Amino acid sequence: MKFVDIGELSAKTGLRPSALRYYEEVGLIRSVTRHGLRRQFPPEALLQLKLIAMGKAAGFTLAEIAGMFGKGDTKGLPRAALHDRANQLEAQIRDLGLLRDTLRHVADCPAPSHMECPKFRRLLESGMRDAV
Amino acid sequence: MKFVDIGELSAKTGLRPSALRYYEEVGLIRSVTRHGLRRQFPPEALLQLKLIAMGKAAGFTLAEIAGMFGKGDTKGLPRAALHDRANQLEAQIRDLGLLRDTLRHVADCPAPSHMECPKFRRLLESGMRDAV
DNA sequence: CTACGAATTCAAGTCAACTTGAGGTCAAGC
DNA sequence: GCTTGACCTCAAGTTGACTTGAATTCGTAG
Repeated sequence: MKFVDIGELSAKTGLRPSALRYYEEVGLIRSVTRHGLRRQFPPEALLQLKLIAMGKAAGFTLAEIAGMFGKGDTKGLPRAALHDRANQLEAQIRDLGLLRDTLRHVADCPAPSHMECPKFRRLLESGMRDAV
Repeated sequence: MKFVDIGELSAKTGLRPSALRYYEEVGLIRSVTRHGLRRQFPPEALLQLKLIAMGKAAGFTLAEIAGMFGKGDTKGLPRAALHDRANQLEAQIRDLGLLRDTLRHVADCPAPSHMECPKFRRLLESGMRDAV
């Protein structure tokens, strides 16, 4: 069996068949043939779906993900744009680290109201310089 | 002037007045009075909005953010849940690091198609064990 | 050969997070 | 006192990412 049935792909990825059809509709993945009515995907669709999952986890829209990896070949890849993305990710990672610290602080701080706690205020002030 | 006009808050945060009204509607912030028709917010609304921005950057929904910080006081805070969140954040941070590396690799790799590059495949395999 | 289960299409629905538009109101400046 | 600009309310629209439902079509097991 060269190809992966949509049901199999669904089972392996946890994505519903409807979501896979939707991804195909918007051009993120491609089915190569049918078995009866059923879409058959090339094996690398699994890898592509991992990539898509990563992109989603990073907060990118499907359109953005398509823009990064959509074509499947590296001809005409916007390499500078990808490096920009990577840099943005780095900033995002820093912010998330700050949020993580803030959450931990909030969970542990005994002050009656967050806003009264100087440590908390410092945490807030220290981050998100650009975002807000 | 004890209070912050909605226009001022909008200017300082970059959020549109309509967004601020929406946040108030769903209980994320509270206006304390009016000047004519205009909502006046307490100064700590600015801090709260920073917090909200951080939460959004972390991929939380407004409802989730309200659940974490909504009340404004620390009575009955779900501390264990906050620690869970912090741990989830840590996992997300790792994933983002991986995506960053993947993007950088894609930007620099000379292979004609990502899927043919063993390094790329390794990057994919190495991450998102749970997500996909 | 028939029944079953899983997929199919297509249109419409859903949810979050806002935005937009119409029609109205105010306080401040001239 | 009138204009202006920024806000007000409320309903409806928008976008992204899917899901749901109805009616239909297959391949496979019995």
